[in-house]
Amino acid sequence: MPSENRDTDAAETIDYKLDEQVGFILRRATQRHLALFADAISDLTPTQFAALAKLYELDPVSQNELGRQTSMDAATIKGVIDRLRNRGYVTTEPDPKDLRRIIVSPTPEGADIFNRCKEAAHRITEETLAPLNAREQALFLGLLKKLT
Amino acid sequence: MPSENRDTDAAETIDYKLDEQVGFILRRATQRHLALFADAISDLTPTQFAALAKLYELDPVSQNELGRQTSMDAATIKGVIDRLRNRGYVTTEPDPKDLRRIIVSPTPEGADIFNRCKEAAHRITEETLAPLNAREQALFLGLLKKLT
DNA sequence: GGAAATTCATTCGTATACAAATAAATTTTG
DNA sequence: CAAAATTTATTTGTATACGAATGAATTTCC
Repeated sequence: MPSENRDTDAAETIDYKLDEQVGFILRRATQRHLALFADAISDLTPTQFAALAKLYELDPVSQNELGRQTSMDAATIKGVIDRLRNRGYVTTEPDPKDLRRIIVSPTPEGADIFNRCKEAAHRITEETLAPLNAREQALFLGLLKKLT
Repeated sequence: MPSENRDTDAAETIDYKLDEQVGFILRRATQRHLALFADAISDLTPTQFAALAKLYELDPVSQNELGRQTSMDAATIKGVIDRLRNRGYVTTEPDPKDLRRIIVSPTPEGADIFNRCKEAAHRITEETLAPLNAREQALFLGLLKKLT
């Protein structure tokens, strides 16, 4: 069958529907979540809140380690910590045991804002998942975790 | 029962596990996908590829409309189109019917690179979803779409 | 012990991403 | 028709995000 492909340029025949690609849909779902976050919490960005949240789980912790635990590379976590420090939510001090390291600690102001945003953060999670019922939410989170 | 809550600060008693929050897991899944993309396609960013892909679905289209169809705001799509134009993958011209608009069109070079990357892009989608079996992939995509 | 490798933090450059303000052009409306 | 509202694109400013290069400190290894 010589006519199984009428087009001489094979590449042209490959279809690509952007709206069906997981990467594109992931980006859109993330955008919706970030919009819900910004609507509910204006004092902190999602990234700053994540850093604060992890800081309370790990305190004390070095800057790079906090970055690893929040999936931010060294350059990114540096900027996040700089901004949190400029606003008085964390302090930094050199680690006397390892002079390469910087120890990050929350301030009372950081504790305040984190605790005041915590409930809203849980509501944001609920709103993000609201289009799914309870069974679907559990299913979705399970599958999503497998993709990390 | 005065001791139903031993802690005087209610906010402190609310637990927040970052690793269980859908926003955080979404970010990590997106990071993994972007890393797979960068490993497979070095000539275009995911966003640039998405703009090119949508451009072929919509051609001709205005810059802002292309942005809407790819979920990029006006400022973002402008930068993406600027970079694609600087590299010779698209051209822009004013719309004679509406002088506010800029019509974006692919060049032959844009068609070349898009077609050359298309197969790799499909493989990236497969790799991203590889931790799930076929049934889970369909399930996941269905649920994810509901969250956009 | 000392060279080599690694880790930590910083800096630079590039690329999204979005809010807000603006100017120009078009559409809507009274 | 003309004022008001909307749309398009641009610009500015802020905030991730990451690759790559760097220097200082520490650990590994022979």
